[in-house]
Amino acid sequence: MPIVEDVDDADALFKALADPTRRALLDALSERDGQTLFELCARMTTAHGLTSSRQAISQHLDVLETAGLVTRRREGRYTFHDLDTAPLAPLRERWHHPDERTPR
Amino acid sequence: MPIVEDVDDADALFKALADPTRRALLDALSERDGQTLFELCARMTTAHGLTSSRQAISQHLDVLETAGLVTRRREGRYTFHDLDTAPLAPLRERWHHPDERTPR
DNA sequence: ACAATAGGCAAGCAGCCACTTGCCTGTCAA
DNA sequence: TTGACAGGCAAGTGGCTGCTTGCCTATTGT
Repeated sequence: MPIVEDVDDADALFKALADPTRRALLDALSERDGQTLFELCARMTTAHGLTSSRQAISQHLDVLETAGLVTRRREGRYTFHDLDTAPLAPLRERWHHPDERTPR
Repeated sequence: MPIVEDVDDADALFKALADPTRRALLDALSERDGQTLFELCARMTTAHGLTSSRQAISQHLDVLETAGLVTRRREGRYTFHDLDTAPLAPLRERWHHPDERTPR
């Protein structure tokens, strides 16, 4: 049986990447880690031209956290968000070269 | 001005990758180009354990073609499908930290 | 203490998406 | 020519998903 994909993780990962707002959040966090929810909200409206409510952003961050792309750390009344690109590693390997058929 | 993303292409690309059946189709085509619709249908049921109808597969191939990941060439009564991984190139560069964090 | 700040939780709703259903077109072999 | 094969087109439907709405908890400053 060929390894199709690590279904649970991969599905959550790709679904997380399917939304433009979530990709913009990853962009914002790749520029600077440790941003709070309100910081990200402000950045979405200014730098990315998106008008998303706080709750919407929060739910998007939930999805990103489930996919393992974002980690949260609570300090006092602030929740800081950090980017974790580790889950993207297998994605870069997949479907690599069309002229390099994997012999098996 | 930072390039946020090539919205049209990127959105179609990520949405195309969001479905497990479509990812399985890319897997199947990465093993061998030039498969027909019926070949891919058979391969989905056997190798990937998916029970998708011919029309469902065809619609998935439409999405993949729109995203530029699959090209079609008609010969007689057969339509052959080829994989094109070129649209995936910018994906591999994105969210790629030069300074790598968290070896975790 | 009290108000403001930062964020969480959950229900409801509208649009989208994957899939089905039904029928049609074009190609090839006998 | 006729039937089987390979595929296309389009409308309808159920479930998922992104977003809103409303209310709640916790922390901090004065």
